[in-house]
Amino acid sequence: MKKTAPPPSFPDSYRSTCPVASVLDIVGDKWTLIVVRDLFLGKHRYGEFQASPESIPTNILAERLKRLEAAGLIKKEFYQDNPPRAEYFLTSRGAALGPILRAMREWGKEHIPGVVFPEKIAPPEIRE
Amino acid sequence: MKKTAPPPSFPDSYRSTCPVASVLDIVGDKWTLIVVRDLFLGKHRYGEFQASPESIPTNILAERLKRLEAAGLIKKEFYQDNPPRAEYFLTSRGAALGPILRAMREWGKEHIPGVVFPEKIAPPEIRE
DNA sequence: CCATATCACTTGCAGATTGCAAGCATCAAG
DNA sequence: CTTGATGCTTGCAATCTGCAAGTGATATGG
Repeated sequence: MKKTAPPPSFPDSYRSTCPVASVLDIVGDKWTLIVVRDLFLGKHRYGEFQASPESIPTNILAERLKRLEAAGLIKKEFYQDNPPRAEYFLTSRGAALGPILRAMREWGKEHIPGVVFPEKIAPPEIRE
Repeated sequence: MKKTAPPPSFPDSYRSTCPVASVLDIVGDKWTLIVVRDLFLGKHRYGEFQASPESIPTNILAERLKRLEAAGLIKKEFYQDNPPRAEYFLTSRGAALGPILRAMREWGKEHIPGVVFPEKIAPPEIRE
């Protein structure tokens, strides 16, 4: 039986054994959680991520999708071969980031005037 | 006379009106939340932040402390004049980041093998 | 005194990362 | 045959990071 993600180990991949620091080593940058947010908003395709209001640069998007897949947080599924076209889905490991995003959403709502709540937050479709 | 936090406004300071994206515009990098974590762990002085196991570069630390203060998340308090020596404290706005750190800690605990939970998590000392 | 040390930074600079723009492969439509 | 869309990759300038060294200001040991 195939495991979802071979999790990296210390001390190679992480700065310290602190859980917070280690999470930041995986998703602690300007763009990664934006992509994860989009997945929670029901987006699955490259073009949908690109169309988000933050305008992620295309090379950054491609690289982050690879890293998220390598980290076992998302799964890439081809829905046609020629030309190759894929959709991206959260794994259960990736979907477990939900509480982090919710906490950020709450903080933003309470402490940044002018932010707008997205209406559509469906429970994410998960693929292992 | 300086107010605690004149919150910045759209569209200058933020990529979009999404609360998650806006939070990431403030704390979405490799180091900022490490400093905030240290404040939650009861650290208050420059040397204490530097001594953390992640070994933050000193110029980065100085810059992040300035940014956190500018964002109204921490308060700098001098406890002597010559030479000038200060301690840093979370504001209530900064302390409200607690749920985000807790969610990260939980995710790390569940999904990254080998991370170690810090024992000492006191309710933070808040200064406005 | 004077040398050495410490603390909280600042400065210089090489190297890594980011982001804009353009290119590329594949197929579809007109 | 030309134009367009999609999902990327590549080139490169500008920005950011991080290591090392420097800078006051004071304290300490000999």
